[in-house]
Amino acid sequence: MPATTVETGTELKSKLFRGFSDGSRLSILEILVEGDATVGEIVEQTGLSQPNVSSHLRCLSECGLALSRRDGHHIYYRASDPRVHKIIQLAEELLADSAKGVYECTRYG
Amino acid sequence: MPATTVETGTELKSKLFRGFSDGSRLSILEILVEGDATVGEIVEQTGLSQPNVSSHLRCLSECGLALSRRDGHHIYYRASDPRVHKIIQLAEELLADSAKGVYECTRYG
DNA sequence: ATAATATATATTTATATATTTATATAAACA
DNA sequence: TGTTTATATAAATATATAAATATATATTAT
Repeated sequence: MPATTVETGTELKSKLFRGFSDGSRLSILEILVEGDATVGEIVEQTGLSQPNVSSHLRCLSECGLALSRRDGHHIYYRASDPRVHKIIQLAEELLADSAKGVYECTRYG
Repeated sequence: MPATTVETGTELKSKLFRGFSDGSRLSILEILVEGDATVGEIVEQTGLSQPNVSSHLRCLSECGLALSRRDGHHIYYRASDPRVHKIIQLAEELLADSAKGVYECTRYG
């Protein structure tokens, strides 16, 4: 899509969902919905490289899914809104019920 | 990720979110949560090509986000679960509130 | 059987994205 | 001020994915 295109609500929503649609980003979000965490803690808990985590956090922040504050050496990130958690929980429920087939999905992953 | 890797819950969830994370697929889902629709109707309403719609519908079906039934020449698709609608609505709310910045997100789209 | 309609699949091409590696910035403290 | 610690950015690479094009399948009716 060219930069000049006016994005519709649907396009913006789909963009928002991309925050959740990558395994690395979602594992970060799942940490953030439980409470604050520093980049280092996220690196430790996820096993992802520091620059990779940093890059995903930037993405999540720009999209408004995460917020940050600095405290000395550390920068603490957190989920921006309780609805981030709700969305993840609904996906969990769907997965347990109707969406079991996602495991076999051939289009991606 | 190699095919042999055992996927974690987080990976499966992120995969589920990919159903929502593409503009074309989300516009299809938004039609399906309003009620049944044939492939032809979806093509007409979205302006996407028939093979493209078909391909996305397969993706959505395999992941368990959509169901289908044949009636003569036509195949009717529908959202598999009311939670599909709920997830979209929560994203809408987030977009209206905390996630306004998604518009400027530079990582994708 | 054959034709018409509706939908699905395969292949290719273009593009988007995640990850790695290397380097830079920012804050705290000796 | 120089050094350490924490985090961010840039560039390069590898991979994943969407969409276009062409073709195939399935259902119904003639």
